[in-house]
Amino acid sequence: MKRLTLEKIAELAGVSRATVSRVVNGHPNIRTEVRERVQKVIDETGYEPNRAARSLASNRSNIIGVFKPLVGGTDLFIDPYYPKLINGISHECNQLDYVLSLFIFRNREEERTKFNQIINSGLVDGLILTASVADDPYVPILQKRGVPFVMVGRAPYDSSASFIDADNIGGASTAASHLIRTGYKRIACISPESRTTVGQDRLGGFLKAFEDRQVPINRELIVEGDFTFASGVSAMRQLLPLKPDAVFAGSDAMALGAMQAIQEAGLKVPDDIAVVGFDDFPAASNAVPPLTTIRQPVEESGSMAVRTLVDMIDTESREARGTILPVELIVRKSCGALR
Amino acid sequence: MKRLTLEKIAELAGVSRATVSRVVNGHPNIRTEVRERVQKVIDETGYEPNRAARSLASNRSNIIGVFKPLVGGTDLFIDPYYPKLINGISHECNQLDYVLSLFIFRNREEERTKFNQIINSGLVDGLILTASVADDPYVPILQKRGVPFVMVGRAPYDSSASFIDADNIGGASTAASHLIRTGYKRIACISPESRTTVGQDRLGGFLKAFEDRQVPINRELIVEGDFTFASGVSAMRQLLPLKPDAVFAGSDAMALGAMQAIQEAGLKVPDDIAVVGFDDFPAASNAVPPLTTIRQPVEESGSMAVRTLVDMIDTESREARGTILPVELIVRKSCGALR
DNA sequence: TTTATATTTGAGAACGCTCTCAAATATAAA
DNA sequence: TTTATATTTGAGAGCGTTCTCAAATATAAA
Repeated sequence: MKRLTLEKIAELAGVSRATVSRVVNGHPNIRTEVRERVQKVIDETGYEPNRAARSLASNRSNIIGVFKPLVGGTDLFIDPYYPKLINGISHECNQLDYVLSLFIFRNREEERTKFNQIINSGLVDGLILTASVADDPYVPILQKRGVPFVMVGRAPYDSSASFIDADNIGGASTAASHLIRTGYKRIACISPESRTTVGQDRLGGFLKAFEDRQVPINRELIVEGDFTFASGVSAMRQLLPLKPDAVFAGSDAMALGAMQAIQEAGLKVPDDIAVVGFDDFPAASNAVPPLTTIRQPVEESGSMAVRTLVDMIDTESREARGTILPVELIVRKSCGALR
Repeated sequence: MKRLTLEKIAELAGVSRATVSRVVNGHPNIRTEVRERVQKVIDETGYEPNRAARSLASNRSNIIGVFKPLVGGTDLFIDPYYPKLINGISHECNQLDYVLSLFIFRNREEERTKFNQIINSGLVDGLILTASVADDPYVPILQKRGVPFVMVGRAPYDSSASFIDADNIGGASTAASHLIRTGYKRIACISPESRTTVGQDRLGGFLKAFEDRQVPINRELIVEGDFTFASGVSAMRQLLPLKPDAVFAGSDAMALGAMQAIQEAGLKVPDDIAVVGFDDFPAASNAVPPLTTIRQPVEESGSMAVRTLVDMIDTESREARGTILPVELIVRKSCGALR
C-alpha cells in the first residue's frame, strides 16, 4: 500500500497542499465548504501526516522523553512507583497529543551516550527526569542546551529547574506526628538512602515532627535502608534489640520488610511494634495487618509533569516552576491507632 | 546554541555533505585519513544527526513502539510483569540503537485512534503488542498494512504472526504435576481470565498434567480469577468450603491472595493447604511462607521480542516466527514439598 | 608510459511536511 | 457602482538527511 501524502490528498480534494495542511492543523480562515471537502477525503482515505516530515519542517517532534538515570546499583524500576508514574505520564501525553519515549539504562556509560543523542538529535521536545540524586550531572547540561525539562520525584538542589514532587517532608512529618500522638515513646525510623532527595526529605520530615513538638529524638533508632523489602527486613533486625515500640519506614516496601522481621521475631504488629510506611502501594492494603501509610499521588505527579513540560514547550518559557503535591495519611491497622 | 548540521560539519572538515554522511553511517570506501578528520570534527563538536531528517530521507524512524491494548477493565500495568518486560525491551533497544515508545490507553476509543496514527504516520518501524486477548482487532490490520510486529505474552490464535511467549502450558503442567507428585488429592485451581490466552494456556497446562498422569480432575475445584490479589482472595474463599488440600493459582498475585484467605480462615500453608503460584515476582519469595511458583523469563521475553522485531525490520521479512521460552519450577515452602 | 579498472568523492534530487508571501477572491465602506 | 479591506488560497522555499549517479582520483595491468 502506497503511503498517502499531503500532495495526494490535495489532488483528491482539488485544492493545494497548503490548504490540506491548514485543515489538518486546524488553522482558521478556510471556507467551511472547502474544509469539509478536504476533511472528507482525509477521513475516507485514513490519511495520517508523516511525523518525520512534520518534525523536520516544524522543528517539533511532539515526543516527550522520560529519562530515568541510574540510581546507585538499585534497579528501582521494578518498584510499583514507576509503572504508576508512567501511567500518569502516558495518559496525559495521550490527552495532549504527545508521544512518550522511555529511556532506561543499565550503566553510566550507555546513559551518558544516549543522553547526548537524545538531546542533540531533536528526538524529543522535552524531557522528564526521574529519580535523580543530588549530584545529577544532567541538569546543567539541559539548562545550557535550552532543552525544556521537569524533574519528578525530587526538588532540585537549586530552584532553577522545574519539578513536581510529593510533599515528602510533610508526609513523613505527618506520619511521625501520628505515631507521637498515638503515644509511642521509642519511635524508630528506617530512612531511605540519604543520597536521594526523597530519602533526605522523608528523614527530614520525620525529624521535623519531633522538633515541632519538642519531643527528644533517639538518634540510634534511625537506620538507613535502600527502599527495598530486603533492606527493610535487615534494618528492622538491627533495630529490634533496641526495643522500639513503633517504626516509621520511608517506603512501603521497607515497612513490609520491617513487619516481616517483627513477626519473625515472634512479636505482633501493632501490639508490640507499630509500623507506618510511605507510598500506599497496593501491597500496603493487602498486608496483614493492613499498613498505615502515606499516600502520594503518583499518577498525578506524572500528568502534572507532562502538563508543566508541555506548557514550557508551547510558551517557549524556560522559567522554572515547582509543584509540591499534597500527600495523605491513610490510617490502617498497623499503627495501632485503630482499636 | 545553533543546531549543527551535516553541512556545517562538512564545511568544518573541508569535505562534502555526502562524505560526512558516509562517516556517520559507517559506510566503506572512505580514505581513512578523511574518515578520521571528519570523525574528529564530529567528536569535537558533539554533532548528532537530526532524527527527523534522517527518518524522512531513509523512511526509517528507528523507533519501536510497545503497544499495550486494554484488557477488560483491569489495569495490569501496575503488575510487576510490565515493568520487567519494559526493562528487557528497553535494554535490547539500547543495544540495537532503537528508541522505545510506549503506548498505553484508558479507553478503547482512544486506543483505536492512536493505533491508526501510530501505524500510518511512520512514527514506528515496528510494534510490540502485549497482553492481547483472543479477539484482538489489531493483528489483521497490522498484517494488511505490512507493519512488522511481534506479540509478547501470548501465542496468536493462528500462527501467522510472530510471537514470544513463556511456556505457560508447560509451566502450569509442571506446577500441577508437582502437586500431584507431592501427594495432594484435592487440587484446586484459580485460573486467570479465560479470555486471555495466558489464562487459557495456564488452565490448559493444569488440566494436561492430570490427563497425562491419568488422574481424575475435580472440575468444581476450578475457579476463575482475574490475575489480581483481590480475585485470589475471593476465589479461595469460594474454594475453602470444598476442602481442597492444595491450590495452583495462575499468577503469584492470586496465589498470595489465596494464601491470605487461607490464613484468615485459620488454616496453615502448606500444612492444611499447599499453594503454588506462577510468575515468580519479588513478592513471592518475600511471602510467609515463601511461595513455590513458576518462574518465567520476563525480561528475556522483552529482549527476544526486540531482537525478533528488529530482524524482521532489517530483513524486510514478514514471515512469522514464534519463540516459546522455557519456565522453571521454583520450589519454596508453600507447596509442602520441602520439609 | 598508457589504458583499464577500482576506489573515493561530490552534486543534486528526493523525502513530506510547514510557513511566508503574494495573488485571488470575498466582503465592507464610500 | 468603486475603492478599500478582510478573508481565503496557492506557489515555492526550506527543514537536514540519504542515496543515486557521475566525476575525480588512485591503483593495477599491459
